[in-house]
Amino acid sequence: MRYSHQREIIREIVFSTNSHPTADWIYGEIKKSLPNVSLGTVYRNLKQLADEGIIRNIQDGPVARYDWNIEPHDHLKCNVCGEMIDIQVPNEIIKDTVMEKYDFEVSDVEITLVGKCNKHT
Amino acid sequence: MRYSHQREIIREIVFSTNSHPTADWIYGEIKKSLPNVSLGTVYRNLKQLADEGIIRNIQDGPVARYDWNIEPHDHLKCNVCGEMIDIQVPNEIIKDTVMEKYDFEVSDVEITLVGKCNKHT
DNA sequence: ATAGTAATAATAATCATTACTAATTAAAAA
DNA sequence: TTTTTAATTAGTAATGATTATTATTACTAT
Repeated sequence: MRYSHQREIIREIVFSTNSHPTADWIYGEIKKSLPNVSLGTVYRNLKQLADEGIIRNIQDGPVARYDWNIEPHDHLKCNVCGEMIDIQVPNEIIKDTVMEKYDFEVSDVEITLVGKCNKHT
Repeated sequence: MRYSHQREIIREIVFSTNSHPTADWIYGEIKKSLPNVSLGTVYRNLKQLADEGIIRNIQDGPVARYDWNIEPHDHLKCNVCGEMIDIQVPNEIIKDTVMEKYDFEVSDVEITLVGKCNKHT
């Protein structure tokens, strides 16, 4: 992956916030310094950065968000303001524990384990 | 919610499979008996059935899937064939445990707790 | 300096989903 | 039973997020 100015700025933007930004938000930010960037460039570079393991892709319902924190961690998603809060889920996922520890009224826990099923050796 | 023939068939289709079907797949199925149904009708009714708690909505990346099983449970998602397999995550989420119990090579665990953060009383 | 190739801007295309509208229909009221 | 009503529908247009295309531009190794 050779150097590109656009990608470098995109990386810096992702690293500058804890807000788990979307491609669209990042597009708005980068246009402040590079008004001619294309939204496609933002998407392409976010994908490349995620593929390289430099940033992390997190799926928030139907939209993709990005996170500079590539350590394994989970999220609380507020269904009022939409904010995503980083958490470390302990060995026991206990709704009640999360509720008091993070002062968060859990209404739904979504757990998806992604990998390869036994049909593929 | 008054009776509708279309909604009843949509409900039956969801209840007839363990494949966590998408709106589009259900649309293909219902057209076999009602060739004139509209895709919008499928979406609207799936939403109503989910709102009523008759079926469950599960988000699979950017697409919505539906499940007749409304009991709290989780899923294994195969990133080769895309299949979603029902599981009961035990009190301890241990990748290793899931791996041997379900013979599934876990590469990523996605946990999202949805609810209301402390900014909203 | 230049050839080769990756990256870009601009734009069109795609895919899932929602919104709109006039016509139809289930169910309640007369 | 007929009339009234409001929910539901088919058809279609619109939206929002993302990916693909294409001609042009810009890194970088030689």
